[in-house]
Amino acid sequence: MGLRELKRERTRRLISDKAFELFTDHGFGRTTVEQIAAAAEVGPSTLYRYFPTKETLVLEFVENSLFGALDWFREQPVGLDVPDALEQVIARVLDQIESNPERVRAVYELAGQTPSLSAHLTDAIWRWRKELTVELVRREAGDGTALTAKLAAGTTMNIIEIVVETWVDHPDGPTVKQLAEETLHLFRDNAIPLPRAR
Amino acid sequence: MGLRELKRERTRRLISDKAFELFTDHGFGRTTVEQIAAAAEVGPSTLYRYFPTKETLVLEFVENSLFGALDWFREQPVGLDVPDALEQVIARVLDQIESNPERVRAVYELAGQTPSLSAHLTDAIWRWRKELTVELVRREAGDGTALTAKLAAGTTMNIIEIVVETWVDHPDGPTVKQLAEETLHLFRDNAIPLPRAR
DNA sequence: CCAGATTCTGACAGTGACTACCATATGACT
DNA sequence: AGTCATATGGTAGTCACTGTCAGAATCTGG
Repeated sequence: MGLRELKRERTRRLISDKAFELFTDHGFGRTTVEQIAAAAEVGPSTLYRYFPTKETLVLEFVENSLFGALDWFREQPVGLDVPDALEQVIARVLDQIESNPERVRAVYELAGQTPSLSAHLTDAIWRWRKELTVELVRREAGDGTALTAKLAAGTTMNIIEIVVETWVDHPDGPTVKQLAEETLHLFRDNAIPLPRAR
Repeated sequence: MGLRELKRERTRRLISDKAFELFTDHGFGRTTVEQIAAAAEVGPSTLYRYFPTKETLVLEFVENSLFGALDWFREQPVGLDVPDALEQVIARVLDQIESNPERVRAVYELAGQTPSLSAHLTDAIWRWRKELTVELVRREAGDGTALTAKLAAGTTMNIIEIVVETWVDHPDGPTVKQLAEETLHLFRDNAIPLPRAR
């Protein structure tokens, strides 16, 4: 790796860290991009070259956790058992989440106070779901409407979101893995009051 | 209803219609709030008094469709059959959607081209899911983590979103009601490759 | 080690969404 | 009519974000 890439990594990290510091200290809305740039000792234009929006500064980690697992799934051989693979995808996302609990809690904390952050977080999850759907359709060559693929992707998304949300809201509660187990078992045992067909 | 409320309704409607006109003609991003205000012959500050954000101009109808059904659910007697009630909630949302198909298609069309709209649409759906969860917890007095309520709400949200999305993407395909039936049956028959517990 | 190509940086000027504020106008009520 | 409450629209300002560009830093080939 050349000196260029090294500096790039370093600058990116520096900006991100300073931003998080300012956000947690003074709040997302009360921190301007200019202040972040100043704290990181770069120009605002440089900051925007690394992070397209202010929200990205906060959400990058979560986004990477999600899409990293999706990339893994894409690389898996076609024809493998889909339910198992989806469970693996969930496990990989949750592993990432658990690898940096403070960061994730901080993200959710900020998102709870800032509508625009919450919207962008949701948006990332939603985009992830859509891409997962595409990948499932590619594998199953589903029917025209691809309803089953959409439901499988949506359910996978739900499980992840619910586990993370519950875990964030209960700092002294069960671990991520325990919650995931419990949630999956609830599904398997039909213990959920789902809407019914007539 | 006094003259005041009448004018308010009329102004609101006028702004909303003009906005939609401009958005569909020139695109969401290429239309400024100032232009909308000018077209509706009001000042920008007046526009902002009716619609807190530019996105609201587009999403209000969808949002009303969702939260109207939620309000209905809240008014239902406690102790009713939850799965049936959730199916009713779905039916009511979809009824609203079907009551103005062009508007809904236009919203999704715009959202497909505009990331910020897509994010706000998702955000509305997400907020709806959260409030539905709260209502389910209130009714069931669920356990501490409320996993089942969260899953039921998430699944309900998924079904609605999937039906609407599929319906929007296939103008000549099945009706909303047919899609809803099909989706609910897929669930009941365990025909979806869901993630599995170990 | 040097010259030229490539990429990175930060400054400047601008757009547009959104906020706070206030004088004026308009419907509501007696 | 006169008074009160609310609606309006204008002004000034903040801030996220974009486009551009000259100069600085890094890389590459000789």
